[in-house]
Formats: sequence, C-alpha cells, structure tokens
Amino acid sequence: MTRQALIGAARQVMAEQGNTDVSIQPIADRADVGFGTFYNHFETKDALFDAAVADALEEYGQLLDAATAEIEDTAETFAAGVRLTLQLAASHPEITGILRFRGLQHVHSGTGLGPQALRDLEAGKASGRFDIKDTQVTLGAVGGIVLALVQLGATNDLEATAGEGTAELVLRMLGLPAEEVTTGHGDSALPASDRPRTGHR
Amino acid sequence: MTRQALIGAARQVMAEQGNTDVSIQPIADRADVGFGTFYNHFETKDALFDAAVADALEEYGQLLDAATAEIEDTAETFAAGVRLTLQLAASHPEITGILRFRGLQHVHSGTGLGPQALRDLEAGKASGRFDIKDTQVTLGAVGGIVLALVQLGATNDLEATAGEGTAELVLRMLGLPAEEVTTGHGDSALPASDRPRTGHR
DNA sequence: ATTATCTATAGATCTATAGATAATGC
DNA sequence: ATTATCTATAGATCTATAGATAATGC
Repeated sequence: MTRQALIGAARQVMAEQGNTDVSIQPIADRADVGFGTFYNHFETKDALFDAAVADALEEYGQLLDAATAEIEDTAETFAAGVRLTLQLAASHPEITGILRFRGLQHVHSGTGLGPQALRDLEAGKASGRFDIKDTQVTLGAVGGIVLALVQLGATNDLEATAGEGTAELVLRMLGLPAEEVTTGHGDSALPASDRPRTGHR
Repeated sequence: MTRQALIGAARQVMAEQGNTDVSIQPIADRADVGFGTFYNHFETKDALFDAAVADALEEYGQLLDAATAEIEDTAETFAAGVRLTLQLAASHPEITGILRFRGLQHVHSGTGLGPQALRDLEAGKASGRFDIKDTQVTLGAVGGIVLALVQLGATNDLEATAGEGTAELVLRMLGLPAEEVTTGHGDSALPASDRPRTGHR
C-alpha cells in the first residue's frame, strides 16, 4: 500500500535523523513513489509525520501487549514492559528512535498505550498491590523513566543490567515492598521477535 | 547584545511552537535585527537553536541552584528541585516549553545540571541516605519523571498537589523509608522570583 | 470507466552573500 | 579605521498543482 510506504519512509527518517527536517521529495524517493503521489495521501508533511508517529506507537503497543498478555500479576506486567522497552533498542531501533523524538508528547495522550497502562495502575491500586495516589501522575512518572532510559541507552553504553535496574526503580516507585522488588526476573523477557504477535488488547 | 537578542527570539519560538520550524527572517524580526546580521553571529539556524537550548538550560540550572543552595539534606535538595521545576510552568513558561521540546536529549549530557545531580546522587549513595545502584540510571529516572510531569502539566490541568506527589515518587524511588517520604514539605519552595539568584554552584 | 500514479513546472519561500550604511574604537 | 549592521538580491530549494500516463474495477 502506497500510504503505508510513505509512513514507513517517514518513520525511517524520524528515527535516523531525530527530526523531521526533510523535504517531500526524498521521502517519496525512499518510499519508491512519485513525488505528486504524496498529495493523494496526505495534505501536509506534518500530517504524514503525525501518522508515522501514531503508526510506530501502535506497533509498540502491540509488542508490549504480546509480551505481557499472559502475565497475571500487575506489577510483573509493568516490570516486563520496562525490560522489553529497553531491549527494543536492539530489536526495533526505529521504534526507539521515534520514542526518543516524540514519546514524551504521547505519554499522556490516549494512544491506546496510555489508557491501558492507566487501567493497570488503577487495578493495582485498587487491589492494594500498588501504593500510589494519583494514577495520572504515576503514569507520567513511569513513562518518563522509560523514555529517559531509552535515551540514555541510545547515547551511552548501558550495562546489561540496566533494564532490570530500571524495572526495579519503577516497582519501588509503585510502592512494592523492597524484598519483592529485588526478586530478580532478569531473564523473563524474550526478544520481541521470538514472541507471538496476536495483537489482542 | 545582538547575539543574545537572537538567542532570546529563538527561545521564544521554540517554547511557543514546540519546534524549530521557522525561517531566519521572522527570528531576526523578533530580535529586532536585520536579516543579514544573523550570519554575523551564527553559521546556521541549527547552531542558533542549539545555543538557545543551552542558554535556557543554563538559566534553569541557576534557578535550581539558587533555590537549593541552602538545603543541607541531599534528599530534600532533590525534592525541592522537583517541586521548583513543576512550578516553573507558571513562573517561567519559556523554560518549561524548551524542557518539553529538548529536555530529554540533555538529561544525560554534561550541561552542568547533569554532573551536579550526579554528584548529589553519589554523595547520597555513599552516605547511605539513598539506596540506589547505578547512579547514571537513577539520574535518568529522576530526569525522566520530572520531564514527563512538566509535559503532563502543560497539556492537562494538574492538581495542586502534583508537585508534592511527584517529589514523593522520586524520594521513594531513591530508597528513602516510607515514613520520611510522606513527611510533607509541600510549602517549602517559594516562587523562584522571590529567591536570591546568587548563581553559585 | 474510474481511480491512482507519475512527470513537469509555476510560484513561493528561504538561505547565503555582496555591497552600502551606520556605529564604535583609537 | 575598523567592525557591526542593514538592505537588496541571486540562486537554490520546496510546495502544491495541472495534465499525461498507468493501473485497477466493473
């Protein structure tokens, strides 16, 4: 599909350059599409990049869903999500590139991921598993931690334990008792490509 | 100074638009400077915006320093920094606008703020006040939390307690015992404009 | 027959510079 | 006298569209 080819090209550019400073011609070239065809699918360049971000976030959400679908414990769901996201730099660099560029803007916007995480937080709060007050603030904190660590991983060499360490920080922030936080689950998350992608959420 | 006028104009544009999609002419207009003068001070538009971000981060660092200079306890320094930053949306919207736009990229870069925070974390770790492992990861987590909450505050209406709630999340993450985390210091941070700006750090 | 795509281009916009003017330093 | 600033503009680049061509649906 031509539209998807354009979105794919825009995703690549965003992840590679970390910005949207490109003219339409090279995007069309990259998508192997005539220049004018762009205007059959998008009104402006901005509209394309917005769609490309949404597309990448959608894929990210499906990866997370697939990786955590069978996890029962809410705390472990969050921990696994954190670990998976930090592994994504290796398996899906394009997605992490886009997260670095625009993730912060979408932490609190209803892109599917947010509402789901919010429900999980509220369930964990109601069941007493999480000791938290404002779920909205907590969601922001979790999202911010993950994004900042994705950023750190992109510019510095992370220790192999960084994903696990970050997951522990998140669990502790969510109010889990110390002994549970450090009960290492460091090897639980398979590479995303080895997991089924049923995409049900 | 002309250079500073250009930087100021660039800061405004970034904070207002949340991007750098402007041509040089309107920047020069805003700085009340002839178009060609731009090239006496900067080689490219990117160079100007980089300088503008650095300028805003420098000011942010000085605000933080001034507000926390007389705080002895490391934990309280972090808590006060978090509260101040979330208040900045009201007192210094330009700075928070730039933090939203580029803050994530600078959490781990040596812009003065980072190294200082890193030293504080290491001191707190050494003294046993903080129960943390990797200080680099922890710094990222703290920075990410703050940035995500600044973002949340910009798009949603935050409850008045959000700053305090966020500070508590950070302290808990740093490993402080629960009873200390909730010992409210909610009224400790004055509006930044009421504080001395000695700027020593 | 209808819809999507491509090529070519007009018009607008933007960058970078040259040359003229104004401001500052000695 | 030297340096900074301004105005004007050449050349490059980019967007948006028109019209021709190709692909698809009936």
